[in-house]
Amino acid sequence: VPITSPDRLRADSARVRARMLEVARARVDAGDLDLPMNAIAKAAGVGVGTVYRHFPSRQALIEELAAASLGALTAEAVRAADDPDVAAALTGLLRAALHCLLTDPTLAVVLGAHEAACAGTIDLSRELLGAFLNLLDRARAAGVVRADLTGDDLRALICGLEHAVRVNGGEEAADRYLDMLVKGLRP
Amino acid sequence: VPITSPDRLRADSARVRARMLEVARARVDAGDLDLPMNAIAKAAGVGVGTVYRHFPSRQALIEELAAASLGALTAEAVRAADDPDVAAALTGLLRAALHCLLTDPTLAVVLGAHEAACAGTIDLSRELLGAFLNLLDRARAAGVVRADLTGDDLRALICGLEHAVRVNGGEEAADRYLDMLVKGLRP
DNA sequence: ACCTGAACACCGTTCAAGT
DNA sequence: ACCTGAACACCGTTCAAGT
Repeated sequence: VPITSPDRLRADSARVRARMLEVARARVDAGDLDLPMNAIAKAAGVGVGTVYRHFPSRQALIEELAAASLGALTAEAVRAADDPDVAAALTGLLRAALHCLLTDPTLAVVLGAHEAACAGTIDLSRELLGAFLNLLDRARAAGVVRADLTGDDLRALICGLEHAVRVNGGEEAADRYLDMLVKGLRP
Repeated sequence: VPITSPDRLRADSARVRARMLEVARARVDAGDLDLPMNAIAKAAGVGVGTVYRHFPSRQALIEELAAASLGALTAEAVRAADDPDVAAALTGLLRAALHCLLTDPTLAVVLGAHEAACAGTIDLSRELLGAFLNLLDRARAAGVVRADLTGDDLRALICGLEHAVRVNGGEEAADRYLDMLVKGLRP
């Protein structure tokens, strides 16, 4: 069963695909990350098989929903990697990442997952990690962070921080926790 | 439908209850935190209704499974609250908490949940929080931690740390992350 | 008082049949 | 090429009927 690349789709297929993503996004924004395939199908007015054709797994659907946030964060990371003020750039990037994660729960799923389902997600994740590594190298050289800190550490720690904020309840803790993380990263 | 207190049970009822907890624990230890009520019933050789009679919700079942870990951690916290060396006690307690969380996933669910289902969990949680607060007060007074740190912060942060270790993959990151957290807590 | 298990609603997933 | 939706397996939850 050949799945056409998302770029070249028949007009009606593209419309149906967009509608599925719309209803899925609406559910997520309403606070429901469950995304039952049957419910998506019914809400989008299509058969279940169509949902599966476009998104072979729920993980794939979630990654598609997270693509926008992931792209925005990646762009931010690339900017930060070129910022002359290393310390400020790192802090700012971590703050931006935390904000993205709290705003879009699907991004938390993608960043917290051990492997990706979509090719696009893999590409973006690689680019994001690359930008983080560039910044991290400079930060280590400048003595801003401990030497044993890896890119995967940053990914895990920021996911952990998001989880902490969520466990605490409100988002008012975010800035304080972020401050603690930044201090904890120091050599 | 009056649910008998767990202490006073008919012998056969107690046996059946123990068997359900056994099979549930086996699943968790095998890495499966799903715990479908029907599957538990079948594995324990009882009807589904019996599972529901003893554990009105999956959250209740999980809390019952976590009770041992939660009790052990609470005892540790009470000990730590009396330790004359405040800084060492706090670090040690955080290390112990992280270890418990990583060892028993059900504890992570309970500590990360916003409210409890069982009365016993509420009591134990209250006691745990109390011990944490005692230690925290002394730590603040000694200038060991920042003044704006609350007991709920500690709970959230340790849950976040566990999540970070899990996202990272292995447990080899636990000690390093713990070190970062402790440093981040300083004033 | 306690247990059983059929019953109903729902969700995941597949696949033959349609256009 | 794409879509449909019936079909099957499974899980959550309840409740009338049993002991």
